[in-house]
Amino acid sequence: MTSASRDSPLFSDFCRLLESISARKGTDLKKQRLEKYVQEWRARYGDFFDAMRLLLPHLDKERTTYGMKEQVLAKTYVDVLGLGKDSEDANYLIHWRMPGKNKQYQKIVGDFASVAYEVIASRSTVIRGTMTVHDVNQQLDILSITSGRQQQRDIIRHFFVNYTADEQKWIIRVILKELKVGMSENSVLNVFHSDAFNLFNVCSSLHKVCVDLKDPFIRLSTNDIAIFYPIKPQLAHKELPQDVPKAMGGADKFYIQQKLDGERLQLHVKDGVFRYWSRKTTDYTHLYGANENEGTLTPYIYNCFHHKARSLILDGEMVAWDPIGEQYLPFGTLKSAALVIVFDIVYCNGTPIIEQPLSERVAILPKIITEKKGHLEILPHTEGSSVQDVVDELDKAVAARQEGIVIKNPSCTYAPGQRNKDWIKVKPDYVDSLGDDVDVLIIGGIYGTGRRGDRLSHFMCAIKDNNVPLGSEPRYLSFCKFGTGYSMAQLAEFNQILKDPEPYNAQKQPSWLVHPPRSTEKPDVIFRPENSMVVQVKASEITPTVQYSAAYTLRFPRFVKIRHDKGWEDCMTVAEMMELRRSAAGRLASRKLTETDLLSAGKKKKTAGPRKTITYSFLPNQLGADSSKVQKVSGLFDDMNFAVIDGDDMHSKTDLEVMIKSHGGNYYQDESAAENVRVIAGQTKVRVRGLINRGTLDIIKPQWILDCVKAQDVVPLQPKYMLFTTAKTKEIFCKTLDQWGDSYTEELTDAGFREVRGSRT
DNA sequence: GCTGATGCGTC
DNA sequence: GTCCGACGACGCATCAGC
DNA sequence: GTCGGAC
Repeated sequence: MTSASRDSPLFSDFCRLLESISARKGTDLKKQRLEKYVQEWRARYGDFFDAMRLLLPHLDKERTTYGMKEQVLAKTYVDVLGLGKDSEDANYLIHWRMPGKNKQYQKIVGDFASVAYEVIASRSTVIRGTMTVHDVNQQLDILSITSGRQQQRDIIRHFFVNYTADEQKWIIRVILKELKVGMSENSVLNVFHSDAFNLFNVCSSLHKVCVDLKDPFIRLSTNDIAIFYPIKPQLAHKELPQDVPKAMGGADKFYIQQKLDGERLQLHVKDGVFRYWSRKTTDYTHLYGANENEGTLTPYIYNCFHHKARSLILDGEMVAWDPIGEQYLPFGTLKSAALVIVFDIVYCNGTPIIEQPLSERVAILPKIITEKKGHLEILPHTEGSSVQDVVDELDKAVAARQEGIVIKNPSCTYAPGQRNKDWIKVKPDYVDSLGDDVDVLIIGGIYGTGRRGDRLSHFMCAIKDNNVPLGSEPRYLSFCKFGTGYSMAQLAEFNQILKDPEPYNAQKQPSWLVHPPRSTEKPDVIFRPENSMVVQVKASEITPTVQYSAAYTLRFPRFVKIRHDKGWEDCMTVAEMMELRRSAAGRLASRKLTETDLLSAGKKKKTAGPRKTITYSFLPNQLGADSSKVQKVSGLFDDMNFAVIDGDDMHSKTDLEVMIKSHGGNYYQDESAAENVRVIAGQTKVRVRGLINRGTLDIIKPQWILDCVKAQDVVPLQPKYMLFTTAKTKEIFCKTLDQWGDSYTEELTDAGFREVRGSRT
């Protein structure tokens, strides 16, 4: 380790390592290859930092950002290579996701580094790599502190002149902070040293890890937390409500808290010096303030800590607080009204206390913190022990329009960077029947990247605007995109069903589509409604936006299924969307959990394979159940008309339609398709809500059909059969109230939750 | 100084 | 079970070009 | 954040 340690290995050898790791299948083989490299490095060179920061570029906090992603890199390379603006290769670089941009390299699409390699290779004169790993890092250091396209261009030119095309491919991946060799932080750190991962979780510094663990035989305490080194926060595991007690591993009681809808925040305090870090350990001290005179938070809270607590590391959530309205503001509002809500402590008076049980840690909080409303608060918890307790708390959270709940094991230690089952998050949208999904029309597609390259992989969707001049065609307003939730088979189906893609031009939009011309969301292609389809999309919330013409969009959207049963003109309307948003203050969950919710959710988890559902046994062209083969068994419903919007847990829409037909009734997909249509629905979903809003039609539960069939008679309507009752029908019920006892009044009071705004209990 | 394009980090 | 990549919307920062 | 799929 004398003079040799100042040298640095050839970067070309490092690239060979990456190629080789990339080519190997399976983590073990990849690890073996890397291990060999690490050993050689340890034998000949200094600490591993120069290599580590290239292996895990996204974790390299020592270098600031490059301000270069595919778009900027493409333009810079076009410049450096002197390509004509409209040349084939320039287009290939700029439109690296678009298939068919270059005949020669047609097969490589959607991976920018590979696309760039092709273009560079045909022009590069560098045959052999002579630069070292250290040289590369030096250039990247310069690149990270440059500002302006000109300086960036100079560095890229340096790379072009001094490195082979292959080397540049890997440099580009490092700049993009995505190596894509199938090996990420966990494995890489583990190969380097068995304590590396643990150390990184409590210091968040690759440099410190490489220096402190330079010697492979040195061992560290797992408890090596130090003040002013950010730790990686503990995360919560996702569960369904009924699985919580089991997942807790038999703890006889647990803590239940509100899931705060803000940003994770870690606060370090020592001797009047404050530092703040985010979930991914980005330093936010400049925002919140390093001392009592600076920032948007520290001046308010610097004297909230007990004088005997000389050093502290606290874990909590930053939320926005409106001091005038005295309420929490929605997620995403300005950080200027900062309120930090603390829920854990990991370090106190020079000592890490992560080994102490949660119950003891949180007991410390009120002893050392004086709460200050709107600036610094402690998150309260309740105690629970059963599924029912979880359900009750989740119901409360839904009623209060909160995101969900977090359940914690009181005896657990604090596990930095871990997502284990000591902390569990439960959200209403995890429960199938609790969320209101929306049916939207696909109107555009965007080409994918990486594994999803060379095909459309995410899709822009719209809702229908009926509010157009009399006689004109409806318009479709852009509303959201989705790019997850589907299987690879379903993705193939999309690409097959969607026909005749047309290029999108923001300046020249078709008459049927409205999309803000200046929106930064631009589809690569668009589809006419008649060439498209309706899909069911799940989300957590409807939120305002300027990016889509519907003026609202979805938070956390994901594909659920293709609505084969719906025609393209049959998607959600603007009015329905607005009603849905209004009904639960934007949240897409507003119901209470029931026994059947829990049962069906549990059952679904066990039954693998295609769910033979009831709601899915539709025909491809879908106008309802196929009744041509249904045998008539009675004249019970002769001359009666029905529209079955939805079934219930026990009986699908199709089942009910078949039942109606077999007893002589007619059914329609549209309640206005015939006279005196009886509307049947088991759940209050989007379309039903729209009807309720109109208030002109009674909505009858499926049970009524069943009871009629059972009695072989058209039984009179009663309050218990009603999902919604019109004023007219209510009058009739009131007159016959004696007959039905109190049940009617009960139904009314149980009808739904009232809106609760900005409350936290 | 304004606007659009692009990147970065949060959820 | 865990990890990983490919995706969603947002607010805010920065830079180019007018 | 969400999700599917590989391991």
